[in-house]
Amino acid sequence: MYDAEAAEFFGRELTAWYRRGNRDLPWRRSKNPYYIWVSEIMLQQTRVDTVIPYFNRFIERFPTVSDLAEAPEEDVLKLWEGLGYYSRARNLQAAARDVAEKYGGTIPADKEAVSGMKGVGPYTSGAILSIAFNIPEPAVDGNVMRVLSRYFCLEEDIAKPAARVAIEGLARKLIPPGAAGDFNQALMELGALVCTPRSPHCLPCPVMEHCEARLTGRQDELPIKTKAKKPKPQHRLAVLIEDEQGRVLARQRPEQGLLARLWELPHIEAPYEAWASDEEAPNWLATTLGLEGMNVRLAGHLGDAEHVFSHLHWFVRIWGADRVSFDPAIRDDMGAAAGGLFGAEAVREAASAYEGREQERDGKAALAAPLSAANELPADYRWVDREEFARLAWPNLFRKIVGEHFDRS
DNA sequence: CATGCGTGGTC
DNA sequence: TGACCAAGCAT
Repeated sequence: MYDAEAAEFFGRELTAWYRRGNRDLPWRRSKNPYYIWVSEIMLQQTRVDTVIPYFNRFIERFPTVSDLAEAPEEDVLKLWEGLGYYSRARNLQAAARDVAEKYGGTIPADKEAVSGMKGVGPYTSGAILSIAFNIPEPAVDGNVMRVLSRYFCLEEDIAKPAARVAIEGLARKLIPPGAAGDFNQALMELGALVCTPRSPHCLPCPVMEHCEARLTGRQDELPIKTKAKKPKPQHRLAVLIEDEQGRVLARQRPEQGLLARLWELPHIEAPYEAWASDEEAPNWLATTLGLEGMNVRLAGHLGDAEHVFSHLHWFVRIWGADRVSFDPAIRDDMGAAAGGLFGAEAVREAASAYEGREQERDGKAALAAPLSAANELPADYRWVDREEFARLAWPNLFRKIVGEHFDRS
């Protein structure tokens, strides 16, 4: 597999190929470590064409590490809206605050320091060190694993973490002296434009003459990669309710987990049978929200939406409501439970506190609490008008649903 | 090591 | 048209 002559040829020819011509990308116009860093975070699991406009807006709004460090979190999330993997944005800002504090806003040309930044793993660390500072560190992403699997006919399953570690060792040996940045980018450029996942373009490839896969006709069989699992179906019932001023009731998601800190319509998971039945759905929805202290009067099925995440497939049915109130006792329980608890755990905690008191009080009295729009809202809930809707960060699913609602009204 | 974590493009 | 894919990281 590994051949010293083929390895030397690879580094030399690939770097030369890259230097002869490469894509003009916004983050390639300087070696500003901050630009390289931001671009590499955005490029994690995300296509170049998607990232370009996000990168330009982000740098315009936050030109330096300090600007990012000092910004309100909601501004950062708004600029990240639609890009996905939102913890990247929050980690990026947390790291910017660290860099501002510890290093005066300058990213150090130091492996330990860069590797220690939030959201920076082995790939991104190598990318920043090599591209911004030309430090000879490998930067092994999916492109690099694919290219090297083919060039050296590696048969390791690149879906497994161990494969990345092994290929990193190989990639480190391939870096031509003094050319780490260009070589690492050349590898990724080749993977993106020539040595593509399906039907690689071998004829124009600058290193085809020593490519082991090409020489043995196996370029279409490599790399070996086990298939990902299908997203798990989940049925959800959401509530769309507006107040007298046409504002929509929204809530902010918790700090951790899926779509952390983004805004959404109140919604809950339901078994398919309840979800699908126009008789059962309102009961399920009202009861479940009631356990969270939100009492609603449902008024009809408004429409459906579907959204696929990496690991979940949401089927969302939107129900209109005309009355809403919040149970103050529950709200207080939520606040108490939130001391040290988050998300679903806090809800369970509040729900059990609620159930305990419900028994003391005889049954379902609390669920039949008076409906009124004049109640105080829990901390994470808000009535949102058109302007605030535009200012807050929403996952695509709810941005579409609420956006279409405002377009109609 | 496996799983959770978004979205849009492509065939 | 559903499955696969894209410059991964945290836990």
